[in-house]
Amino acid sequence: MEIAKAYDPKQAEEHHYQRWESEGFFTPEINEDLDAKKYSIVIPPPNVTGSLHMGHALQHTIMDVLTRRKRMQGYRTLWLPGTDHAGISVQRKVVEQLKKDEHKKPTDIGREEFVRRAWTWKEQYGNTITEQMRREGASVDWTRQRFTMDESLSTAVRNVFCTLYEEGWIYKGLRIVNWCPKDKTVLSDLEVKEEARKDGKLYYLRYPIKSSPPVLGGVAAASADGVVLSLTVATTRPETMLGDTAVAVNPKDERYKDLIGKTILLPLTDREIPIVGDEYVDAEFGTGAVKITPAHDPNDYQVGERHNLERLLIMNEDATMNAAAGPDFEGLDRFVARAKVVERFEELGLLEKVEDYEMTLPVCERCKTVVEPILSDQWFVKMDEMRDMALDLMRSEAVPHFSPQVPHEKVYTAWLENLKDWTISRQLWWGHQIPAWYDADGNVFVGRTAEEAQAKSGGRELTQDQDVLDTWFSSGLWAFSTLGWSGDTHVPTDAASAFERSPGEDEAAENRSLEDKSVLAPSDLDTFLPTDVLVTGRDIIFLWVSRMIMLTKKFTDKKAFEDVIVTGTVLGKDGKPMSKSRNNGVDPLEMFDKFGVDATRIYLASIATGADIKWNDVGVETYRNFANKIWNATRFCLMNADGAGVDPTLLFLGPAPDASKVKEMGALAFTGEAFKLSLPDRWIISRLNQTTVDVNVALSKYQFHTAVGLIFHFFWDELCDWYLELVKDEITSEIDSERRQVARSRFISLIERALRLLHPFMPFITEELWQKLPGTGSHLHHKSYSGAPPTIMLAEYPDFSGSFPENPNTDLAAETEMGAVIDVIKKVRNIRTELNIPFSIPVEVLIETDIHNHHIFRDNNLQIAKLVRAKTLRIESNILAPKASAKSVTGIARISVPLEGLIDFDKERERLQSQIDKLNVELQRLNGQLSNASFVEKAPAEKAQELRERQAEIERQVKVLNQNLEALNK
RNA sequence: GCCGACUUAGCUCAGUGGUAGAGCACUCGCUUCACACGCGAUAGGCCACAAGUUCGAAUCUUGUAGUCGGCACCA
Repeated sequence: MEIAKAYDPKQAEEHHYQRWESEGFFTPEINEDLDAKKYSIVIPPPNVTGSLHMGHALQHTIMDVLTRRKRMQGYRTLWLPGTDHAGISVQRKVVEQLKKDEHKKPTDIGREEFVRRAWTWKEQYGNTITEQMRREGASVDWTRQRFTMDESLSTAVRNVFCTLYEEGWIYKGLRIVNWCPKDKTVLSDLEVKEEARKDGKLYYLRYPIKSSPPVLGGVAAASADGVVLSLTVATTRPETMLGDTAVAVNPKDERYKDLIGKTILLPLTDREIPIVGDEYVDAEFGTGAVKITPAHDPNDYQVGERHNLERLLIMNEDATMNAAAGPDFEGLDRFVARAKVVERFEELGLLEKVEDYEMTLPVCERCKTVVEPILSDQWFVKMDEMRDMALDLMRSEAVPHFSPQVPHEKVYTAWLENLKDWTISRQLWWGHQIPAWYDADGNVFVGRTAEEAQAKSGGRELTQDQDVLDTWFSSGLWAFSTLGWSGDTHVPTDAASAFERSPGEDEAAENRSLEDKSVLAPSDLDTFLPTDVLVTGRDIIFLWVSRMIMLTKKFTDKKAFEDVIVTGTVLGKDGKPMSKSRNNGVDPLEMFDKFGVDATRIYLASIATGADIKWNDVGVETYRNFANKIWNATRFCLMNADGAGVDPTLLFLGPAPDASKVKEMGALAFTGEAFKLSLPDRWIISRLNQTTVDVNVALSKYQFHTAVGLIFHFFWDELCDWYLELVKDEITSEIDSERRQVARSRFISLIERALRLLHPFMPFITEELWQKLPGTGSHLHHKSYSGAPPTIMLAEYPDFSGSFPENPNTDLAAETEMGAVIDVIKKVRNIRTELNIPFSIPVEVLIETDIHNHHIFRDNNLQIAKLVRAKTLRIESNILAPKASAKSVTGIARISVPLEGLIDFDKERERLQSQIDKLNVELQRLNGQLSNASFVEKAPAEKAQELRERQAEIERQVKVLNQNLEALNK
């Protein structure tokens, strides 16, 4: 078979995904084993407004690697996809569209029409990300795709809300909340970010005290007889003084304690406010006197509660001043009002001073507008009991287990310990409308439906709460609401029974399709919850992960997931987080086009778990090259495939399995002498098996980058650079022999198994090549998928945890001997390069080694001769080499390359000397260590012995090299 | 302010107590019949700095400096 000289990713990416999906390979139903263990992951639902970014690509790669491996291991595997309705984001898109297309505001078309248009928007644009996920090769079960506003998920939301309300875990109340004047909605604490401002100002305002003559100056200006005339307060938000209802001082503050109980004449208003004493005030800070605005500051609110102060709200929802701020200020923007307040204080001589003040301002996470703390009537979730549930889970079962554990476990726990109530209402139209209704008097009736609420009210005329729930409220249910829990339709079923089929249904099972999903659907919750692992970024551990843990536990009494893998951040090339404003983003789709999906995926997987990484095109290029390497190794197979095919028995180090087993495995049944393993065969199989073991260990510990490194090294260095070169002559031999067929088949089998090992990382190229390899087919599938059409996706993932325990995995003798062969080849190549002996000139090579080692080199003499381009190769115990020879030494051999007429003696001396120098450096260190009494005394005996052996070895080599050098000087 | 992470070859990064590794770049050589997206051979590190623990430290402890996060903030 002829295939292209270079790998073209596009070609492979075009058709396989479509087939995988339409054949149903992604669904758990593909698994024929009723007793198969399950493996499940729910995707962090991307926003419907989103398009694929590098963070998604990273997380999806990790999830796909996990899922594909488990599927190949025979697990009943579900990776569930879906999207989030993204309240504010979608709302904003629709508002913009409305404004642009029709110059209308939402209120012009009304709520119902607005929501209808939001759905239209979602239908039109919401598939962007799901299509991009197909491009990524994500093996998600599209038949179970969910959206947070699906009917059953919405039912779940209402049920959860009502239950929590009934149990007193949800309440409505007046609190100081974070208000975004641009989005005109309340935000939870987590949606508010701090922004450092260096240009802040601290204003010192002088408040006159009643019954005092006009104020003259000083922090607490006093008249001649010592009576205090005014009190100065400091503030960063002067406009809020219009809402002041008190001034507070610390009761222990000697300066002011006599003022407590007196009255302030609040400037710019006609109000009189009291001076109160409160421990909250820090006498050391500012002036020691604090203006109290209970409706616009959380701390002031507390003070207000304690002193029963009036709460005067002075702003509208867009942060303009309202009527309560007085006629001079009504309608002004808060910042305009600020300037005007300051100006008026100055006119009145009441502005004591203005200081520069560095501070941090709370801003809206999405629109960066300065958030206004404001008194508002909102819905909250009381978090104390939920927090305790999550903390118990962590303390008693150490769940979830974070990877990396440090620092996330600690940060997560600390955050829980300081958790405050969660503001869940949002003043939007797009989302889950709060299932609460009000009568004309404002009494609230919470119900799952309007009818239920009305019944509770005794049939009164009701209107539903206009607000919707925080997007994260529905996402918090994602782990179980997506698996069929809606709170009123779920009937627990026996997990096992779900997979039972009545007799006679076996045939139907043959062409199992998505249709009998109904058989499974009711029990998805029992089957797949808890999910096994959650893969996500740091930014939503609190926002999403923690809430899902709590809500899942609360409503299903199950864990949401056992493990959490926290991925790092993919930074731009400048080392800063990718963002539109910095314009340092790297589009995954561009990378797919440029280097291929597989190369991008495996590069992302090669990043250490949890570590941030600066994006680096060269890294992807490396794996693009790797793909090409694999392509060409396979191409070599296919160019020499006559009479050959995959034969698993050719990879057995030990005795072959019995005949019946051999047939079952699809072996080609080679026999006799040709079947015998050569040293390179034993070595490469041993390396493959060890790599397999190590890859599985690494993946089970979520060390994806380690697994990538292992496979990369095996494939490129060991399989291609060494083994392929060693067996090339045999494989390309002109003579058609069984020996040649076995060599070809063994190489094909090695490639085939390595492709399976690699498949979870590089699904497209591995499938493309696997399909081309002779002898691949469903018989290589894991036994759970024997009826499925052939695909590497369902081939058994290489492992040694069970199949043939009598078959040894590794051959350490072969690894040692092969190491000796490799050493010799490298030394001779080094001589060639250093002495400028071109490869085109064949040389004579003499290998001097103990008699019991002769076979190592003799058995491989042809390969060695080829790889160093030797015209003759002598292997003896004692060789007297000509003086004009270049020499080297390895662990078990002395090498001479006679170079009469070609050798440059100076260069050879230099070469020998540099080898001696290098060894001497190590020798000195070893000597130092071994002559250190305390080392010999305290270090483990094995260690000391190891060093002694190494010392002897180096001494021997140095001696030989010195002899060589002397011989040269004679 | 509190907590944390990071600092290893020119670059991007692996490496959690026992001779410092990879990829790319660099140098030298190769139209070796799978691959120049390749092959072969070199060179290149006081593992940020200091002190400590240890027979032994890139690795553990403490401190310092720099970089970057998270959380909380006094008007």
